[in-house]
Formats: sequence, structure tokens, C-alpha cells
Amino acid sequence: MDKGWGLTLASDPVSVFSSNNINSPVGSFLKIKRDFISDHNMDHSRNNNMFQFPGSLSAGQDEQPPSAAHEVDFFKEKINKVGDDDSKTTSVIVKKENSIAELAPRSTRTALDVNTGLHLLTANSRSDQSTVDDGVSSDVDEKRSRNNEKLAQLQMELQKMNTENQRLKDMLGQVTTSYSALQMHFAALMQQHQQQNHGKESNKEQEIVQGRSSEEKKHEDVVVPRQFMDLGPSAEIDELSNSSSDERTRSGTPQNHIEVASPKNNGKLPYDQENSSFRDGKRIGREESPESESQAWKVQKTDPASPANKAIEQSTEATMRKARVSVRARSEAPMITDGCQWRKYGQKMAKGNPCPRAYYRCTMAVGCPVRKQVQRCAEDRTILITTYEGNHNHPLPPAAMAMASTTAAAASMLLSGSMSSADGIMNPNLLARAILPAGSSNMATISASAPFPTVTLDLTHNPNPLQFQRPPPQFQVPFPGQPQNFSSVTAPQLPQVFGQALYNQSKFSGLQLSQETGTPQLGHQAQPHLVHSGQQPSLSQDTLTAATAAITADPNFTAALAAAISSIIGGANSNTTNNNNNTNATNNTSHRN
DNA sequence: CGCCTTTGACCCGCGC
DNA sequence: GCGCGGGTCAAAGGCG
Repeated sequence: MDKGWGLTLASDPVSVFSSNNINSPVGSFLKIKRDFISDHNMDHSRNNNMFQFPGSLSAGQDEQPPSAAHEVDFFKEKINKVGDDDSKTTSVIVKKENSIAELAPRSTRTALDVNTGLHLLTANSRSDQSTVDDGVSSDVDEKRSRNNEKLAQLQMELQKMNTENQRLKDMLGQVTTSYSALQMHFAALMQQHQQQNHGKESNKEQEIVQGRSSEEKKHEDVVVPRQFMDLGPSAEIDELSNSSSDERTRSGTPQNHIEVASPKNNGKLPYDQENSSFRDGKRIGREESPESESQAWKVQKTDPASPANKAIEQSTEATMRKARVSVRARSEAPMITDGCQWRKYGQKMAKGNPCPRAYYRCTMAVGCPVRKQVQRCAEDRTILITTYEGNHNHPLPPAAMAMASTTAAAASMLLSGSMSSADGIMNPNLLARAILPAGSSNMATISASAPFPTVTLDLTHNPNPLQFQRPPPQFQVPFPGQPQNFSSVTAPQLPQVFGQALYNQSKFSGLQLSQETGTPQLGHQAQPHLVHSGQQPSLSQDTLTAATAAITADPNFTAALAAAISSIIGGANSNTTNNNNNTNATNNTSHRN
């Protein structure tokens, strides 16, 4: 279990779930279940607990090569093993026992029977052996009947599992369909828009080019595509598999021609890079900086994208730029630890909150555009609100991966959600369900409206009072079966609880996902027993519980799952990756302004 | 000495 | 146009 889900997933969560293959991630997930079931069918005696879902998975995984893309086949190994066993026994265990009992010499029968674990024969004393035959036959019958009962039970459970599987598949289908429709719709709109403005744009561009360096121009073109791609887990893949394209970019590899080309960056610090390139003596405006942030990647994905794609990407970029993931967690510490290194670059008093807001910038790589704000909740000072913005342009350490994946997934969800909400295509509930695996205990709030689309992950025990003070959301959908209370989460645990709580962000009235059903909660990720509000009748509670426990117990898997789902939903984007801090910040009481 | 934090100044967008 | 608030810069100082 320890190694279980996380092993490969942790090392490369994204690769497991190819963002390009919409069906693969979830399909794989489903497949796993299916295999699991069949496995049980074949050898239930070896794994009596039908709901050992997690355990079984881990068992299979231990023997599986970490290669990823096939991780999906968690049970492959196991199945093979079963097959081997079967080849030896050639039949179901029940029969095996019987046959053994029948064929074995009496002298050895007792021992063999003992091995069956049913102790059906060992009860007889030697003095009774004269009558053993009768006893044995009756025992055998009894055994058979028991086995039959078990079999029937298992079959029923199997049936349930199949039903559940079907439901999940259906859900996946809906999500996929919605996503596809949304994407197409969006593409169409953008194309349309582009066509309309094309003439105007071209003229403008010419003018602009004069004002702006050709480099910047290039950036835009290149960046746009990149951004779009970054939105999804694919971005993570890039980071992981390619060992950071950004890094490469930065180091001046050919790919990074753009950045390299910029003289302004010479000898400057990372953030200076981004800023400097957009400031010619004067600041060019903050809107530009976000683009600059993506400079690193611009390079990379220069895809000869079709105009339509470009358009999509452009618009997406705008959104992504501002997308934020806010994490609320109780912590006495000044900052939560997310595995990344941060440097404080500012602190200010924010209106409406006596606690200062600290600004941090990721310093794990030169030019990493990721920033975060840390502020204590005015209502409850024990709650630390960390807001992440931007994508890391470098590989992340394992410790940071979970959070990064989580926030990236959340960002993806947010973005896809916001877009869909606009179109009314996407079903937020589905989305939420997808991201918050069965039993995940939290509330997720998405605020997709301007100025900054924000996803809030509420990892606090109690919902923020503020949230309740806020005006009713425009759009609110209850999550069935999701508990409201969660155990308090410490900073390090954050990633594990992705999706646990999202709540609303108030200021923005946008798409909101919130969990209305207040059911008892998953106190701990590892906590085995979850109570569901039962709005999903057909699901096996035990199954859900087991799966949830497994999922929540492994941060890597959780993150990976979130990322995978986000890839499906958001497909192309995930913007924000996050991390936590190593530095501290919020304690400063000095206020500025 | 280098890195990090502090903090006043500055820039920008937005609302009035 | 002005004020406000959010966000960032960068000099100065602290710390190991």
C-alpha cells in the first residue's frame, strides 16, 4: 500500500495519463477495477477481501515496472500469476480442494485438509477415522455449499462493481463529450473572432511591431501555443520527461532562441529577466509581465499551429495568465511547506485584512514565473491562505510535485470550468466529481470570473466563515457524496488532500462548485471509513471507501489523478503549478503602503 | 560575502 | 483627473 499507487505515479504522474489521450486516464482507472474484479473471480480465495482494491493494486504494482504508460495495468502481473496458478491447478480453488481431498491418500488427507484452511477434516480424531468417510463427504458438501455461497456473494459484488464501473464510464463519457464539445465550440468561436479581426489585427500588428521589438512579437506567437499546452498536465510532462524544457530554454539551448536573443536578460536574475525584457526603461505594464513569464516556454512549443489553435491558445493564455489557485490550510507556521524555494519580494497590507500579505517568487530556477501570496485569514488567523500563480518552468523535486500537480490540476479545472461555464456546456458537478475522487472530503470552489479566475482549495477543518458571508454564488452545484468536514490538514499534507475543499471565492461570481451535503468526513486521508451522503446509490460504499482510502492515502496518486483528470477536462491547459515555500513570510508585521 | 528580508517608493488598473 | 488598492522594485540592512 505504501508503494502502491504512488510508485510510478509519483515519479511521473503525468506520463501515466497521457494528456492527449482523453480516454486513457480514466479508462485505465476503470480498467484497473475491471481487472481487479476478474482477478477476484479467478482466485478469490487468495484475496478474499473484495474491497481490498488498494491493497491489490499495490501488490500488483510492486511487481510492475515503473514504466508508466502501462501502469494502468496494475494487475497484469497479478493476473499472470493467477494464470500460472491456474495452469497448475487448472480449476477454481473450490474444486481444487475437493479434488485434493478426494485423491489424496488417507494418510495425508488430514494434513492436506488442514492446508485448506477450512479445518473440515482435522476435527476428526483418529479413533473416529473408521467413520471418517461419511464425515468427510458431509463436510465436503458443507464446504461446497459454503463455497457456493461465497461464490454467489462474490458474484453479487462483482455485479456491483461492474455496475459501478459502468457508471464511471458513463461519467467519463459525459465529461469527455462535454470537453470535446466545449473545445470545439471554443475553437469555432475563436476562429470566428480571429477572422473578424484579422484585417484589423494585421494592420495593428504592423504598427505595433514598430513600437515593440520583433522579439516580443515572436514571443507572442510562440508563446501562445505553449501556454495553451501548458495548461494541461502535459506541461508537467514536459517538465518531468524533458527535464524541464524551460530550463533548457534558459540555459540557452537552441530552443531558447528567443530568450537567448534577448540582450536584456544578460546577467540578470530570473525575475529580472522577465521583467526586464518588458521594461524598456519604463514599465511596460503588468499585463505584459505574464507573457514574459511564459517566455521560457514560448520557445518550446512553437507549433505550427493552425490559426484556430492559435486563437484558442491566445485567448486561453489570457485566462491562464491570471488563473490562480488558492490553498487554505490551518497552520501555525508562517508558511506551508510545498517543496519549492521561495524568495520574498514584497509585503503589503491588503484592504480588509489586518494581516499583511507577503509576496513570494519561486527561486528554484532562473526565471521561474511562479509567484505566490501568503496571507492569514482575517477571521481566523490560524488559517493560512496561499495563492499560487503561474507555471513552474523547471523540474520539481518530488516534494514539490504533489503540490504542483495539485494546483496545476486545480488550475486546469478552474480554467476549463470557467470556459465551460461561459458556454454552459460543462457540468461542474461532473467536473468536481472527477477531480474529487470518491470520498474526497472537501469542498472545492471555483471562481472563474474576472479579474482573476481562482480555484480555492479549502483544506481547513472548518469552512471559512467568510465564505458564508459571501453572497450566494451564481452557480452552485452540490456534490453528492462529499463530506464537508475534513480533518485539519497540516501543510505537508496539503497535496494529499487535493480537492478536499474548495470553497468559494467570493469576490468573483463565477462558476462555483461547492459541496452542500454535509456529511461526516474523511478525517484522514488514510482513514478507511468514509461516510457518503448516499446520493450515488449504486455505488458500493465499501468499494468507494477502499478506493478513497487508497487514493487519499497516496498524495502522489491523488495529484496524479487530479492531473490526469484535469488533462481530460482541461485538456490543454493547466497553468498553475505550485509549490510551497521554504521561506517564510507572513509573519512580518510591517505593513506597507 | 552572498543571500534573504524589510520597506518606502513606484507603477498600473480601476472606479468615481 | 484623482484617489485607492494591488502588485512590484530595489536599496538598505540583517544574518549565517
